[in-house]
Amino acid sequence: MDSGSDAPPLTPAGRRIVDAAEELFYERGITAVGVDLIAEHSGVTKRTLYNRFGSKDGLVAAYLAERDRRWRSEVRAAVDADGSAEEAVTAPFEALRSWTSRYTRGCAFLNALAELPDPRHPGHRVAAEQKRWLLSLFEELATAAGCCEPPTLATRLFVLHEGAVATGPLAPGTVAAAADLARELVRAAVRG
Amino acid sequence: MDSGSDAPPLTPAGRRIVDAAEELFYERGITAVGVDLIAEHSGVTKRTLYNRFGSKDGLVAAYLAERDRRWRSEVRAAVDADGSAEEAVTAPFEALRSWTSRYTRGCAFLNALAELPDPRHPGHRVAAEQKRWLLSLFEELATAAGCCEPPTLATRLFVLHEGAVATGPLAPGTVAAAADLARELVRAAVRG
DNA sequence: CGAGAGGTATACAGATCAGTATACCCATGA
DNA sequence: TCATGGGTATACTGATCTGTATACCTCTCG
Repeated sequence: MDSGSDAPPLTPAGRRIVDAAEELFYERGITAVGVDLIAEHSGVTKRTLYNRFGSKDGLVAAYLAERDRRWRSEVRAAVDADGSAEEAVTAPFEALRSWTSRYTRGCAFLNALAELPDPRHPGHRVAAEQKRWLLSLFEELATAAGCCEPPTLATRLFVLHEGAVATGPLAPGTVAAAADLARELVRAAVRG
Repeated sequence: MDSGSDAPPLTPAGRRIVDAAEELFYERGITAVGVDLIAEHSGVTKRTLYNRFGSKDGLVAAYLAERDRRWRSEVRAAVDADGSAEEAVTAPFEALRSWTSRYTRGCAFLNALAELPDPRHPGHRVAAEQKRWLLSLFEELATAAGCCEPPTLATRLFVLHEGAVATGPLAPGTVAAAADLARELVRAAVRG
């Protein structure tokens, strides 16, 4: 459930490996990047890579888990920032704005799900769990803000969020459009 | 621009190759599927595959172009079906419902963009063009229906559509939720 | 002091990758 | 009749893939 505290502490070499994996897997794709390339970019021996992560699949899962951990901490910071309970519901869209300005290759988790069809793949599990977490977060926030029909509103916000992150690289203004519409929906759900 | 009429007529073997490619690329991922596997599944020699499509990249582009052609014809049929101009704006969401019931691995074009980062890749071009076409279709339909602020509405519908197709495999009810919200938006934009 | 953990260096196995070479078969149509 | 296009069959190249084997180094901590 909690993505962050149960993470095993990384050795210095392990840290560099995950950093290189984040860069390369995200920019070029998971299947297209080999472990040799990651070892080279992190200044590490392939032997060390396998000692730390066991397999490429293990490294993929570690890459996604690390990214999820960082993303959740930004979302939590936005949600916990000063503001009304109503503003908190759309806080993930604020976090999304700075997030998408840094990453121009779309959502690492949707991209990973596109490449890892097998639900048993450890990376698939991490990515799917990230989506489930966001959906339930919207529902919690909608309930806390006293919105009517929290499950319906949460699903709508979830679809908007994922649509924004998926289309961000494809057309200008999609992230802002999703955030605007999300705020309108929450406002109406609080009033109504 | 038009995806369908300029398609070169396929030989019988070429037809079987594209069919096998559609199945395998979509279900398992583009990078993960080799040309040998596609040749085997289509009962064709690798030599024939290369005679027809030149390279794996060419086959990937042909696979996506073929899928785009079929998808657009379904969307056009839904848009041109009997109904008001207002209903036509959300017709793509009707087409999406039957489309997503057949395909449980999300959007083939978003998935392709996840795997093909290079904008010069012919497959990347086809996928990006599919998204641009949908966005401009929404804008045309919104204008024709007399909605206020067609560009804003079109971007919102586009985000909703892509969010639905991306999250369809992840949570139940996202496609219906997007369609419902889309109809509400169009109704408000026509009235207002 | 000595064991273990973290890491380097290099070489290798076995499979699979995209793409090519060579030679042949067969139907259609000029 | 014969050239051409579509296709088969098989073998191959050279690169790259994940993962392992062997041997050594160095620091820390008990």
